[in-house]
Amino acid sequence: MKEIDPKRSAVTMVDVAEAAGVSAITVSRSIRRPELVSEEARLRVAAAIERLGYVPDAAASALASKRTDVVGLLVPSLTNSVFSEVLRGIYDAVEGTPYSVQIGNFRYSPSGEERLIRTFLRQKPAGMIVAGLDQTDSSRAMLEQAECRVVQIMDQGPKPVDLAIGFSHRDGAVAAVEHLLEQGYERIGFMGARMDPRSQRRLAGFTEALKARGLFEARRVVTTPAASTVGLGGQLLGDLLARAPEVDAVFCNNDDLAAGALLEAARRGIEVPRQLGICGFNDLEMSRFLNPALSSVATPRYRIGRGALELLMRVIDAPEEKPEAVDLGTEVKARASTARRG
Amino acid sequence: MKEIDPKRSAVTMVDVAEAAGVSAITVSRSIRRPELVSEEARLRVAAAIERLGYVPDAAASALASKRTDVVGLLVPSLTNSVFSEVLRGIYDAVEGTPYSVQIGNFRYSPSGEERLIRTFLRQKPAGMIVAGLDQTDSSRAMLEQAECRVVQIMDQGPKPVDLAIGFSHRDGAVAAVEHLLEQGYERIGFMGARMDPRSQRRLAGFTEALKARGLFEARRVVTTPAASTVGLGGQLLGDLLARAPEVDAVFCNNDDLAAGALLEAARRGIEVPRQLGICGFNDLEMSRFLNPALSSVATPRYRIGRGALELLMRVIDAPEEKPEAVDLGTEVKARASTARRG
DNA sequence: TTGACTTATGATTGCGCAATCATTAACCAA
DNA sequence: TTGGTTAATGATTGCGCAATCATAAGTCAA
Repeated sequence: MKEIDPKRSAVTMVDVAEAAGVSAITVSRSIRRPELVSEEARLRVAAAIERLGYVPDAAASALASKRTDVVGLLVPSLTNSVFSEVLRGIYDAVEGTPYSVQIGNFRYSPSGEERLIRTFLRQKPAGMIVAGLDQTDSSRAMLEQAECRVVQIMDQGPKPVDLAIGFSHRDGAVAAVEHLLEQGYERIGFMGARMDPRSQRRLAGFTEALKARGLFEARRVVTTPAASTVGLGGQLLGDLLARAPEVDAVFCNNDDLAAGALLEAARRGIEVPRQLGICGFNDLEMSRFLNPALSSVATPRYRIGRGALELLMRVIDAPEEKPEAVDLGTEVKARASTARRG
Repeated sequence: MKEIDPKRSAVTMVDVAEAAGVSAITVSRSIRRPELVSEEARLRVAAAIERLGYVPDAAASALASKRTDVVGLLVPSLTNSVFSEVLRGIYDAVEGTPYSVQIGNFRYSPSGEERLIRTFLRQKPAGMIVAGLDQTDSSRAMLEQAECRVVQIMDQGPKPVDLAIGFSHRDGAVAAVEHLLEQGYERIGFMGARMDPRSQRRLAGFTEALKARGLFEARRVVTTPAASTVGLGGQLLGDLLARAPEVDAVFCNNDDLAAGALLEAARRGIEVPRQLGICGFNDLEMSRFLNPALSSVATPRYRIGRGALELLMRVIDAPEEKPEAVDLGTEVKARASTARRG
């Protein structure tokens, strides 16, 4: 194994050029645009690079070319296990590519998002991945004018800034309601926390699906701006039962709330799924280990992350290409917590 | 709100300098070393920066100074929910600082780790955070000679490269065994997967604690090099029971395996905790929602991440300082899955 | 007063690369 | 031959900043 001291004053392109008997710019070209260099020169350069352990200086490259290999990623939360799956997909996709990822967490703050967008764009990123379709006007304007390609993830809707990959929160909620109806539940409630734009769309889907059947009751909807936690789920179930004791099922905005509702139901001696059906959203890993196992709407988080980066890399090389928004869909995982029939 | 087009050819230090009526280098200094600049000049510069929306060019800065504000983070896995907590701690700590984090995933491959260390060090990072104390000799040599401070996280042991923050895996395992003994279990088995160095130390602690009481039986230890999953936990419990049907408790290398063991026990009609006690390691969020709730050794993952970055930032400004390795300890969370007494 | 020292500021230079334009050689069609 | 074309290579330049050294003004002790 060749030992290369990473501290030693760096091997530069000029060193490689001398060793290969070519000029520095030929070295540069044979790395970035090998098709412009003769086979013979390319091989000599490759050998010299290998021999000297040359690693290009990213800062110098960025300064000279006014572009970087950094992909900016903006998420509203890192606490949320939803985004850790997305992250995993992105990092799996970035592995082995020249790109690197920089994460910005805007903590569900639109002004924080604006600030981060501004900061990231100044670094001339190779691309941006941002969560959601609902940026502020000024954020959206910055993204539209950005010199890099932009992928909006996690959602599905008209007029993305550029590229989009996600799923329809509305459709997921509709599918959940339909599943509950199939199981014979009719007085269905909704529990939601945070209520960011995607949660709002889930509520909209819920409302729509029930209204279409004349089963919607506004008092069966409880929401709070607080962040979702398991504990809050228990509390919200309490609120819901106080306001609408007749509910026979509840669609929870996410699995944390649903887990809390499940535990609270057990505490109150409410039988799940017989007396109360509980359905979550996202299908976190833990959900199928709950007792009873939690039904939930599975969301393609890993595939969104992976797909977003792959999409980005594809269009970086094909600037004129503008693929359709990708809808990866959702899937209702029917488990014991809603198994009233069959 | 001031609208600044992030695309427009960048506002440079020279522009700020002109606007403030000083030279460019004074602008540079009033950002990096404000104590060297008179109050008056500093205020004028600050006003000009604000007015022009100046953002320094990171690439140019890196090129000129041969250093960056990037902290390199090397983890063996992103799949593992263990590291997502660490990540969260790190990102919480980095927020609002000038530093940014770059993640490298070496997938439990020592040679992959070596490659990543070499690549990262070439970027002249402000610091490095690496998982574990057990790098290869050549990785260790590179880290020791690095021009930046290095924090090794997740473990506890003699002679860290530089700084260290983590906990003793051995002690955690010993505590788990003692908990099981207290609950009256005596024929305790061990299930482990992956068996990276930290898992090895847990096994060592397990072995030691039982040997000290004359209760160790080698055939009660089952391990596999495969990666931990819930499914594998069920399989390993089967193997263990086949080899050592007398076991009355099992200490699992992590909570995924323990969850699998719990489910497999239910499938086989083995009563937990009466017939079989099950204790995990890490105390993932899901563990307390399992049925019966899983006892586990809680590890301070978030605090490690947060602490690592804080430690790093502290010593970056005080190059001579070399704090002791930090041991954040572990805590046995005794729950239903081991509650044979009390 | 002198010189030594401190504080505040500036001029110059170069970091390592890629953009741009220039040059050379080889080849072909007319 | 001539001019036109393409392929391969190189020379020069500057990206925006910080390191280095230089300078100017102010302070103080002897």
